[in-house]
Amino acid sequence: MTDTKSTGRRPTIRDVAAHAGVSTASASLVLRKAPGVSDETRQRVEDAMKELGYRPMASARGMRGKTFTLGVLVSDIQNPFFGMLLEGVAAAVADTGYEPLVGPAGSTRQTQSRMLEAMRDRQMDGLVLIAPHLREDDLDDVARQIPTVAVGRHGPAELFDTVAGDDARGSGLIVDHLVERGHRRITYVTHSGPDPDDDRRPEHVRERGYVEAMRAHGLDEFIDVVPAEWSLEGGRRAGALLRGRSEPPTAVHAGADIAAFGLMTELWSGGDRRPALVGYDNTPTAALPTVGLSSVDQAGFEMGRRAAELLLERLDGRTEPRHVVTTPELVVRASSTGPAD
Amino acid sequence: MTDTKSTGRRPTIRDVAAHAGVSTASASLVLRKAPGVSDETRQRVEDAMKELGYRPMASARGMRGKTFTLGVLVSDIQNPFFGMLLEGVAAAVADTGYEPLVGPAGSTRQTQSRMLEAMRDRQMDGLVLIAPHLREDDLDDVARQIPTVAVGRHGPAELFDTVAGDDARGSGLIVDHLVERGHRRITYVTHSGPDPDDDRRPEHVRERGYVEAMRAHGLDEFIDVVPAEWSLEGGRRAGALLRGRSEPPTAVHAGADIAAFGLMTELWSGGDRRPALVGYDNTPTAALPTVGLSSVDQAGFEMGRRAAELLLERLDGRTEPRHVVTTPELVVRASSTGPAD
DNA sequence: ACGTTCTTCTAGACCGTTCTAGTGGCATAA
DNA sequence: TTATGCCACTAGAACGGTCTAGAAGAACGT
Repeated sequence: MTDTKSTGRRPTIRDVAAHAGVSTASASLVLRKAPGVSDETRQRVEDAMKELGYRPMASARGMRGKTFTLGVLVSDIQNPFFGMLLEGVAAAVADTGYEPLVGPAGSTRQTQSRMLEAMRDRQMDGLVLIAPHLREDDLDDVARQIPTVAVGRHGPAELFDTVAGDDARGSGLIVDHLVERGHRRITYVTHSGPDPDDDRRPEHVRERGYVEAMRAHGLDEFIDVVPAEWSLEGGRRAGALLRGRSEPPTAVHAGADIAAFGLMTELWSGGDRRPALVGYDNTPTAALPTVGLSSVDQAGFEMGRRAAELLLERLDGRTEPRHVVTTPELVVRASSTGPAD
Repeated sequence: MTDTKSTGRRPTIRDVAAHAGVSTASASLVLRKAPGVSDETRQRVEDAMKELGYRPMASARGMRGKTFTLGVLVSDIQNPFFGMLLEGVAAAVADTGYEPLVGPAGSTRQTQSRMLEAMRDRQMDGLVLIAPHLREDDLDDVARQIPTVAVGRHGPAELFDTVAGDDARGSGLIVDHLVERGHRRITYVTHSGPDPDDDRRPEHVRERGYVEAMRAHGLDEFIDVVPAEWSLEGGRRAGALLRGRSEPPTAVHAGADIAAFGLMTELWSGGDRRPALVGYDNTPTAALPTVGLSSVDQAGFEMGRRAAELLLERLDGRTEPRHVVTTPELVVRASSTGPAD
């Protein structure tokens, strides 16, 4: 610490350059690990950075170059499946120099758009959109400007990548299983979000899978789709509705674990574990011994990791879209193995 | 759309100024809602902004002014209690012009420091730190530069605000309840994080409350503290350890719901709901009818909202610290009302 | 008429980076 | 010798805002 002018303010790249006896341009080259710097100069600059405790200011970098920030747009932090996805994203991004920041966007199209704009305003280098409630146009629009990966949204898309489970198949697994256990009156609870017509959203793909599987088993007449938000409260409401029926279903494909828990609260409160319930996502709660909720596992961590990897590839220059589809697996537990009537 | 030069690039404040026929300085004043602009000029500029679809670039603002971004540092997105806190924060911040972004920081001191630095680099205007694994020095250090509120960390502190539940009292409620139900061998599972000596962290305050309550009941000889990470896996490990004992406890104060679930997985797998379990945080899962975990409710949503409000006050100029302590309530469910031996 | 004060507005520096368009030096080729 | 190419390096503009210092004009008192 000989010539370090230790003023209170944060050191800038100019301080580093002066300390190392080079131009700011050279210091910038070193900072960006760009070619065109001799080993000796590089070393001197790196030493200076360390000595001064220099840290680049993201705002300033964002003005011309990159911010090294990735935005992860998520509707509902409460949903544990999203938590698993996030862990995967975080794991893949660790030590790449990029920093993931999560934007809680709510589950209306308006709040999601606002968060998306906020991320754009903040010059994020890349985006991971988790089950976004956004129109295809808006997605294309943002993807034209920022490398984007959508998770839980089905492809194909020209301008961004997607990572999604094979939801039709997942629904098929559930129906097959329930039919095998002797059920016929099987209801599917779909997510009633702001996109009732967007056939790329998981709830609709799951619905198609459900309908097809029911038909394949000759159960056309029992096809029954109930709309309810995929949340604890939504599940509860759907449960109340089903319970009020004269002929309630003997089994329910809840669409998501979180909805299954709500259904459970309402339908199983008497102590009787009926109707049979199957969730989707295989969250940790489903696996608790006292819960024992059958559920479709779609490896949230892996999906998150894969999504982040795709994004990093895009940041590296890839432009042709890629669409990853993962294969779901049914995990059978006590919630669907009781008597069928 | 008469004279709008609709080039492809994003409009800047200069475009707005030109369109409105004023200087960029005036446009900036309008943007910041600063005084010193006539109503007429303000109107013209606002119209121009709307017409051009202008959105300020956060990076550029960050260079001299503010970024209007708040950082929420959180260790474990998976923990549903944190999710509840986040909802509270998001609710309080909505429509203030600030945007909350969540940084998943992991649960080691190193990863948390890195995330904190990342937030500093990004010129965040304010920080909410949720149960941070950071040294008091580091906290003071950052709080000197950025308005900061710590949640789940006990005060007093000179330089930042805190919001915390009265954890000693919460532990007392649990012990009182269990003793009343006839238990004497009551174990407390503490969080074995990277801060074994930091007596302001909740796990230590809960431990003190536990020890004091046990003493008050004359149960000194049964005081038993088991360290385990407050996570599903940590709880599981603690459960395995307790089960291996010759004289296992008849009741466990798990410290946190998420740990209680892990304990449950390991200890209740036989179907027998023993030992009695009590969690902390009253997460939605605890309330499921099949789970029925007794738990201390500390109103996560309210805590998050309160924290964000304090932060907004600080951003508004307050500098003297405030420390909010909320009163916990015990919610008794089936997990702690079985027979006591 | 003049000075003072207040309000509104503006030119231009500034923030900390990146990037463009060079400069200068050295090695090699003709 | 000069021309050519390459490499390491740099001055200074540029990015899109904010902010300082000061100008211009209006209102008022003397």
